[in-house]
Amino acid sequence: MLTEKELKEYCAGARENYLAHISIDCVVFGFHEGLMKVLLLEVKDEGEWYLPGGFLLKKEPIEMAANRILKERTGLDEIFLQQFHVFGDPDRSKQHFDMYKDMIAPEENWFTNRFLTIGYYALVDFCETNPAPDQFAAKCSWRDLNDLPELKLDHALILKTALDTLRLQLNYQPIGYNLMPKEFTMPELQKLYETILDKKLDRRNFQRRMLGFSILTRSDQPRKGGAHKAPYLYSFDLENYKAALTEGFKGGW
Amino acid sequence: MLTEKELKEYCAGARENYLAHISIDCVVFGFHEGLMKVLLLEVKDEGEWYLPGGFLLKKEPIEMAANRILKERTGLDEIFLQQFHVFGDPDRSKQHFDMYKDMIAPEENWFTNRFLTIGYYALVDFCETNPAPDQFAAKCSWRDLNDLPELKLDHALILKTALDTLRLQLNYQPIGYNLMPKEFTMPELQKLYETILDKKLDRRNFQRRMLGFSILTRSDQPRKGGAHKAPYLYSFDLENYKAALTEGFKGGW
DNA sequence: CCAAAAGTGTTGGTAATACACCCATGC
DNA sequence: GCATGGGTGTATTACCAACACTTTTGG
Repeated sequence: MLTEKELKEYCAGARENYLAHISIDCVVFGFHEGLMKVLLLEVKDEGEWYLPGGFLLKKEPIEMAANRILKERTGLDEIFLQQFHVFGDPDRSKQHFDMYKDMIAPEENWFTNRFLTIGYYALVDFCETNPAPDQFAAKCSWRDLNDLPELKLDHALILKTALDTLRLQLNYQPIGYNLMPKEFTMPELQKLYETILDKKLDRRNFQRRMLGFSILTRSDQPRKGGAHKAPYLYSFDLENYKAALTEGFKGGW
Repeated sequence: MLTEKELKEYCAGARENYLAHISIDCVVFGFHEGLMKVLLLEVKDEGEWYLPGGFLLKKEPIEMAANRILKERTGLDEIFLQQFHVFGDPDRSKQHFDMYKDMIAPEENWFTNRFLTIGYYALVDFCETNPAPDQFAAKCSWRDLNDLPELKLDHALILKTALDTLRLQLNYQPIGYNLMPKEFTMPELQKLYETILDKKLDRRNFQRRMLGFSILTRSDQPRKGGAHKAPYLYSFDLENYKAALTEGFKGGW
């Protein structure tokens, strides 16, 4: 939590540098040990959580802002980002940053403005991230998707919408390149799909289908060391992967 | 084109009533005589065209603003609207309303601000619309999708993105309820799909597929009067239609 | 040698494609 | 009566889902 002086400086700086009424919120998905993770920030000691977000510099492209914000929270560059919706209910930010309301006059308080927030979802490699809190949070950390805390504002809605969009996207786009390490086994990739969809899939059919997309390259070396039979290692064929991203899978009509 | 006085009043009013930096642009699709139509506005005598759009009142929900704007342009209420993307390139509105630049100081000119525009697409019944221009246009009229004039700003990009989204949407959602009259024949509906997709479809397979969705009700009365065999009339089964809208067609995974 | 993980093969059903034939009507 | 538009049927194919067997490896 900021002191009164810090808050006033922040608000003055925000008004000078940021475009009014616009914010960006990011739903960052990661995948680790068979669980879907979401990156969240926690207000110190209050058990209040919210999505990584920020504002748009006056001359900054939107996507660049999202990248900047995520770079600050995760340390990562070149994240897979997808804009999915704008949330603009006039009341959505009513109780935002209520705790600061006695420190500053409402007309000076940046946060009492109405904000439309542009929702992005991001897919990142869990192991590569270095979560770092912003100035309003005590910590930034991964939370399990099926064990989420209560979220501030409409962030629960934003998260749910992101998840729905991601699940839909699965049907006509490859995903995984951004969530998996460079090399992985087919069962590991399957676990990712099962986790996102929250549903068990058939091993053999999954493999056939995946290979049918021709976006995977099988390595010569199987993964060794584990108990049981050594699985093959795969990596994404980036060229075909990107082609599939733009063209989509099932032609439909 | 506005006079200097009108412009100054407009800008003062806009600053007072509208949320800064946000605009809304709508791609309104209609369907008539076998052709896909888009509603456009033309600046008087200049051959410059642009999409119906407007601004967001300070306390207005986004969707309500889109509805309000479309009501003004088309006379229609309860239009099918779908938010599809936010366009926010910092340079996107650089040359917007250039012709007014000598009338008003830049800092007073509402239009020299940076705007992020929220793109909506709408599907409407062509025959029900009463196109009406806004205060910056001489006329508002339907144009053929395959014979479009040059558009101002990034409106060509917005239109293309809307069309791509619509085509994608076809794969997992029913459409047509908003584009067709109450009753229609199967070949008429097929023409709609063919027009949107810009592709010929097989008569029999189209029918089988459509009926398979169980969103159509066949009327007892065939359409009479035309030459040749009288085709059946269909209407949408609203209950199933809406269920299909939310649940989607092909389950995918 | 057995349990557990992983690789591969087969089959049946469903849905999409590509066809051909019949019916009604106006000219 | 024939051209045209429209309704319906069928065979072939491709894909998806369900299922079974074999192989490898550590304990």
